[in-house]
Amino acid sequence: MTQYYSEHSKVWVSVDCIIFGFEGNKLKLLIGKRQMDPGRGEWSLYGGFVNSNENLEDAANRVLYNLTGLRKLYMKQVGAFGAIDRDPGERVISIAYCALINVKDYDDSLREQYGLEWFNLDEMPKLYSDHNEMIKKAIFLLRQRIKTEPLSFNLLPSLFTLTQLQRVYEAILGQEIDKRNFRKRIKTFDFIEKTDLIDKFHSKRGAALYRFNKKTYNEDPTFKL
Amino acid sequence: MTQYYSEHSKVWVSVDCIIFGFEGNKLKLLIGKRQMDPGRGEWSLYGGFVNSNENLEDAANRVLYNLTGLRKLYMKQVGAFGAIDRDPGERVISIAYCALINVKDYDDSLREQYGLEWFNLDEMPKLYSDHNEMIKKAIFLLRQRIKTEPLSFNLLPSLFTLTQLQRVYEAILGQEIDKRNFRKRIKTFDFIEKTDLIDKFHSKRGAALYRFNKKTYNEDPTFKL
DNA sequence: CCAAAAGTGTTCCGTCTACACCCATGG
DNA sequence: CCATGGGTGTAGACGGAACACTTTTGG
Repeated sequence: MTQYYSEHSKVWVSVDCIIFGFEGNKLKLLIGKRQMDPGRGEWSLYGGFVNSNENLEDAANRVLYNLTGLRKLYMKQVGAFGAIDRDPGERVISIAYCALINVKDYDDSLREQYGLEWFNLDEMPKLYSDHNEMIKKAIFLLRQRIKTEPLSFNLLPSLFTLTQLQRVYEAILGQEIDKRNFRKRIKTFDFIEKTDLIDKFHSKRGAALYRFNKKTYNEDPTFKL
Repeated sequence: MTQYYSEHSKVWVSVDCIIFGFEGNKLKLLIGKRQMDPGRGEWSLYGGFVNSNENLEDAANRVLYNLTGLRKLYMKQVGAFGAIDRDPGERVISIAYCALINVKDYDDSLREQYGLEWFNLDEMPKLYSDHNEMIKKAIFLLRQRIKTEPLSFNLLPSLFTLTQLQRVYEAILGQEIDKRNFRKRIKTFDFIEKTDLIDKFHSKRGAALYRFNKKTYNEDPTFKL
């Protein structure tokens, strides 16, 4: 039961986006150097203030769209971060959101325009404010969810090989997976469909391309890695 | 990379507390009727605004302390709720926190003073604003965490019987558990210690009382229900 | 012809599940 | 003496983990 508004002070609220990508068998994050004070020049997540006429998710989607040109990305709230002095300038509470994107869908000129870089997760520098904490929590949640939700497909092209899929799981979980056991498991899911197409780019022999059938998945949305 | 503060508008930020208790083999929530506008008279979680000089957790702890007189409760953030019109009066973003308390530790006169009631989880009325959503997410998270963290002890007295413990799990997971299998599992945890004490209150024969040894748990903090 | 990745089954072991009866006591 | 909850063990099913070789082809 909230008390009356007027007795209390308002604060700024922002969103910060933790953008995961997958390339070269590594999980990567998109970060950039802050181009404004406070914290100018420090590595940082990309964010923005929440406007008075937008929902939190809308604000996060706006920031993501500006940055990537992509809509309908997978996006999930990570949590609210509100230590008093987390922003050295003013009191700002930030809601962190995590997004998964397919690096290939992402226009690299936009990346350069915003001065962003892909960093391997295990080579992350010290970031501005509490952004490292946000990432830590995002990874924790991602590792949980990847086991019960078909998320990996968001990090891959719509057609992918089973080896690529396996590498995504390995990168997120941080451990190697047995190839035969993995494929055996995948075969039990109807919504991961083999196509007639062959990828001849990543191997000499060629590998079958698969696709994630969202409709089939929604008919029976059970998934257990 | 956040933009300059001044271009953007501030909003009110509140915390709302989802307080779980356990009694009569049921999981319960503490809610009350709003005593102020907007929403006067509607059932509601208890909350409060975040002051400019406190962290989010501090605000939640303050609200919890005022309400229960208890400190050092188990408390975890559930998430930020920020739909534009979630508060009918003004734009208020709320961070939901979930707490677990032992009903017996709770001074019932405080409950009456604040006009609060314990409601069974499965008999929850329609609550003010998005509070039902908050509860839904809190339960989802609780069900996840209860499997990997020793949380149930927060809902029980420091001395408890194995049957009580089992009932907590059953109430949270919403399914019956086999007594023998449950006890077999519990015996594998060193940090759940049998005492010499006997509870003669809940049964004629008497049941051994156990205690959760936090120190032992911290030495080897692995737990899997 | 060789390096590099794709593809494919079986066995073993440990864990989870199902299941029923005796015990102690207060009323 | 009986109703109530406390306490205990085993066998079978199932799922997860370990493990190695053949195929294809581009260079």
